[in-house]
Amino acid sequence: MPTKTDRKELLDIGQNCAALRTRMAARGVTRAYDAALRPLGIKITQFTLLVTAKYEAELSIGDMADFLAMERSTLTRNLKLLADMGLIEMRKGAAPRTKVPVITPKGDALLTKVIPVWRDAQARLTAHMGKTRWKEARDLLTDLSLAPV
Amino acid sequence: MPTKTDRKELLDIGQNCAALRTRMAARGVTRAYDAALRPLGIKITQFTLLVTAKYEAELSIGDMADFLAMERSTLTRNLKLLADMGLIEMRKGAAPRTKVPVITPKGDALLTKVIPVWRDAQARLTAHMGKTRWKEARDLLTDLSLAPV
DNA sequence: CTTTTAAATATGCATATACATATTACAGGT
DNA sequence: ACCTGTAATATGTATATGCATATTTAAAAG
Repeated sequence: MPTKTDRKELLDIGQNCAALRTRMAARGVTRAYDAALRPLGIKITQFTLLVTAKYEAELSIGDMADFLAMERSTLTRNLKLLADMGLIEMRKGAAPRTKVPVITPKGDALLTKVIPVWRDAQARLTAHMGKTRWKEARDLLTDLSLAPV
Repeated sequence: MPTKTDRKELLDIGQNCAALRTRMAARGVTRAYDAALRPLGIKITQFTLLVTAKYEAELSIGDMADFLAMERSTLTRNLKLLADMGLIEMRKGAAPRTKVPVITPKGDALLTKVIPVWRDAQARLTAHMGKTRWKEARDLLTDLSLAPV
């Protein structure tokens, strides 16, 4: 049975652990966006990769992984799924040994359909948070993603 | 090739997508805590379950899943890993058909060792964020985890 | 007391994530 | 041109996550 000190400590962890809180947030937010995107057959994680491939064109897998604060190996596999779906194509990059994801016409067509749905989901989220608080949250999240190891 | 309007839109998504930003934060923060806990052979996700099992005693799997904003099936499996490690034990709950995770002496002993390491990691994180900003972030993260579906 | 029903948990399938290690592909030396 | 070392990507293994569906369990109906 936990002592009073124990309880205080354990409560502190439950309330303040940054990993728990950020993961809970990621779960909740991801569920909301995935639910909105489900009819289109794409997940929010895949959508963001597609957008990144189009916007940050010519980024190699490694650079894109850094850009997204993601492991290279994770990105390699996630991109493979998109390639299997025909939404992107892996091409040789300018730098030696690099590979660069390039959005395909099919990927582009899907993107066009998904963007308005994303916008709705994003609007619901910002409405839930309040515009000002969402902007605050966005900046704080950026700092959190840069947590020192 | 994206038009100027496209670029603006794509940039907006990359900068503001709540799912992307929360997931990036979760990845970064999780990496930091996992690195700190690695020598102890436990991950931050497992640690938080252990703490919850001890602090929020007598919660059934379902109630604990709600408490953590997590799918029941996810929690079932994550708890099974802890049970396999001998850190918790699944017992019959008071309510019909429920099961309740209970921390074992082994789990309790590990918890005692891990807590100071968690505290270090948490201190590094709050130092990185600044105390006030971390408190703001914590509250905003809570709201994010309640995103409407 | 048996059957039915509903609630709770478990399982099948799929994606996301990361670390450790293997493979591959070039640049630069010989 | 060939070898070699290194940088970039890929693969092995393991956990985390969620949806859809199956199984289990016990209450409630008969």
